[in-house]
Formats: sequence, C-alpha cells, structure tokens
Amino acid sequence: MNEPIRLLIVDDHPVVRQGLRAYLGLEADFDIVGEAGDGEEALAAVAEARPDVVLLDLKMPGTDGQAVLERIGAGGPRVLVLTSATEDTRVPAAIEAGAAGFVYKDIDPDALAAAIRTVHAGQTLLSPTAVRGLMNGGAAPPAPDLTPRESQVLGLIAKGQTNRQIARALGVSEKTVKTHVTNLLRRIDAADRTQAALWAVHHGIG
Amino acid sequence: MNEPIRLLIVDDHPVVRQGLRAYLGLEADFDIVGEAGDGEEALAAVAEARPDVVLLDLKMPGTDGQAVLERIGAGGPRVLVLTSATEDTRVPAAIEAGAAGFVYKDIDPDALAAAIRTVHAGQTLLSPTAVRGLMNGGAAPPAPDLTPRESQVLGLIAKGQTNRQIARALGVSEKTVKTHVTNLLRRIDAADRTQAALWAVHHGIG
DNA sequence: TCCGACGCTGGTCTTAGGACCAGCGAGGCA
DNA sequence: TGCCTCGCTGGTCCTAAGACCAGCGTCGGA
Repeated sequence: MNEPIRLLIVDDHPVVRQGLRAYLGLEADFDIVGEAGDGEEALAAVAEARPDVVLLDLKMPGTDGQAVLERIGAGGPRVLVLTSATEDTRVPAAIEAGAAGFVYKDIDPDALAAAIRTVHAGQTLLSPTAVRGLMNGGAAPPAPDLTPRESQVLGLIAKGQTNRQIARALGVSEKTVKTHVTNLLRRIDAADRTQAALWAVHHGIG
Repeated sequence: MNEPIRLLIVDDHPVVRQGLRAYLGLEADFDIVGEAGDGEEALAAVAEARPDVVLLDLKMPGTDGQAVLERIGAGGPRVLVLTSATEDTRVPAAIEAGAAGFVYKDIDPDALAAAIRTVHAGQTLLSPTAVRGLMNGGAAPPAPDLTPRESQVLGLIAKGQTNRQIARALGVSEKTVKTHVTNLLRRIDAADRTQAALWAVHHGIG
C-alpha cells in the first residue's frame, strides 16, 4: 500500500472542519495532518505539516482562500477548493492561482474522497459549472483589481450604506468616499451604486 | 440526571450534519435522534423521532426552513435556527413562525450546546442582530405585502435598472415608476433603491 | 530622480432619486 | 352607496449621487 495522502482541512467553520475530519478520517489512505480556520493558519500549517492535498474554502475572514492559493504557488501541495454555487465567480481566479480542483460543499462524502485522490494523482478536477465559469472568465479579466480602499467602500455599499454613512464609518470625508465610488464603479463597469451592490453580492463581497 | 435532550439536525450539507453530530454527540445530556437534509425529511423526522429541539438551517432546497417552522407550529419541538449574517433578513419571519432561537453557523461548539440547552429550557435565544431585526420587524409586518406592480418594479430594481429604464420596460411614465418605488421602499422599510435591491436579493426576488 | 499608484480632499455642476402634495378611473366588498 | 385598494399621472422641491476638474503627500520601483 502507498503512503497515505496527507490532508490539510481549511475552513473557517469548526463544524465543517469537524465534519470533514469525521468523514475523511475513515478513509484508510488519508492522513489528516492538520486543520486551519483562516488563511494565515493555513499557510503556517502548510509549512509545518507539509500536506499533499489542501481542502480549501475560498471565503474566509482575513487572509482568504485566494490569497492562500497565491502564496502556496506551483510547487506546493495540491489544492482542492470547496466552493458553492454562489462562489462560482471566484473560480477563474482560483484556477489561475493554481487550484487543482473544485468541489461543491454539499458533495457526497464518497465523491469528496474520490476527488481528493484524483487531485492527489495529479489530475485537475473541475465541476461543470467551474468549466463554464472558466469559459466566461477567459473572455474577461476574472476579477477587476480594486484597491484595498475601493474594496472596503464597495463592501459598505453592499450593506446599503450612503456615502455619508460610509464616510463616518471610515473616518474620511464624504468627498473622499465619492471619489472611491466613482473609481470603483468604473472598474467593475457599474453605472451606479445599486448595480455595484448587486455586483458585490454576486461576487461574494459583503 | 434528567432525560437527555432529543435533538434533530436539519441541514442540507452532509458535512455540516456530520460535524454537528460529532460535536453534539459528545454532550452527555444530548441524544441525537435523527438528521434530515431537507424540509420534507425534517418534518417526517419530527413526526417519527419526536425531538425536543430541532437545529434548523433556514436555507435549504425544496421545502425550506421557514416552511418547516410554519408546519411544526407552536405545539411542536423547540427550533433553534442556524443562520448566517447574510440570512438575518429572514429572522423576523422565522420568529413569527415560532423559532425559539438563532445561532450563527460559525458558533463555537460549546456555545452551541449552551444555546440548545437554553431553548430547551423554554427560553428564547436571539443574537444581537436578530434582536435588531425583531425591532424592525416588530414595527412592520415581517413580510410586506407588495402589490403585484410594486413587486414587478422591485424585481427590475434588483436587476440594477434605473427608473427611466423601468418605465420603458413597463410602458408607463417615469413618474409612475417613482410612485411605485416610493411605495415599495416604505413597505420593505428601505431608505433607497440600493437597499431595496439588496432586500430583494436576500428574499430570493430577481 | 522620476513616475505611477494610492488615499485623501476641494471645487463645480447636472440630474436621478425620492418625498410629499394632488387627482383620476376601475374594481371589489360591506 | 361609500370606502378601500390599485395603477396611473402630474406637480414641486430638495438632496444624494456621480462625473470631471484640480491638487497634495507618501510609498515603491525603475
């Protein structure tokens, strides 16, 4: 029998991590070498535990999955991304960053185990929706590059806040907020804040 | 020692169910009497296993958590709703339907066990955000009755359209659209169209 | 050193948006 | 019949929003 597949589980929900551990721990060829609840923990665990495969949730507080993918880079462990239908827009960027596969979070546990083995064997695993997202993503840049401040302002727009409210929340002038809004609208190709809010919701921001 | 608290776990994600089972199964005063992956299964399990407390995810395919709540009614088990920040808008309606408590999905497992005991003991458990939603919801009906036309206009707002665009799409004057917007904003208690669009998205409209 | 990106701020201006006043006609119900 | 709801429309008015002009200072990289 071969060496077991060393697995790292990265998800910000303890319940999900425990569930995955419970299922995957039953697989004789898997060795769960660690867990992480956010991106920084994940990177530390990758360095320390040296997994073969990382199960990675893209949407986490702080350093998120995309950042983890980018920092792991090409030479590190295979990354199997746990995603959901509302996160499909993140797929192209994640592929670009080196993700080896995508599975939906509601995947059957046996299918998940199979997916882990598939990516560990060096293949790339894409869900049909991910393929569709790739095709779309090939036509346009996957995610416009907002500055940190623009992202922050967008997040608050996506909470329904006015410019004045955002200005108060960030401790800057309303004029400054307007500037960021004007800039971010152009970047995401939205005509107004309503469209921006919708964009943000559909891109998992806010 | 008292009778154990009979628990039913309702969530469409097997991983979540397993994770909850793994945590809660360790509690000596809990007896997990079943699991369900959707609303219909949940209702069948409630009838068959007769739980004291149901852990219920509101957002499920098919018969969702709200429908489950409504069908369980007042005489049935206590329902502790598993929610997330993006689902807070569902809170007033769920309370109206009899939910005994709300916890975020990323809750610490010990806190979750405590929450279960709390609702089992007959108390109502509300997160601070849920209280805020209640206060808003207490002043207004949980699910506003929009006129057909208002719903139509809201759907188009949720697609990012301006009043002028909506007027063209519906073949009415912009003035008429403005009237509908003013009326629907008041009904859903939104300050502006951006909030209305977000409301619509979170209520599965558009 | 120069240049670009970033965040911040001011100014001017136009207009879309929304509140609130009013009214009409049609349909349904007590 | 009277009242309510609905959809439609007009008017007035104020302001939030956004475009586009400008500038400052800081930081990092070539």
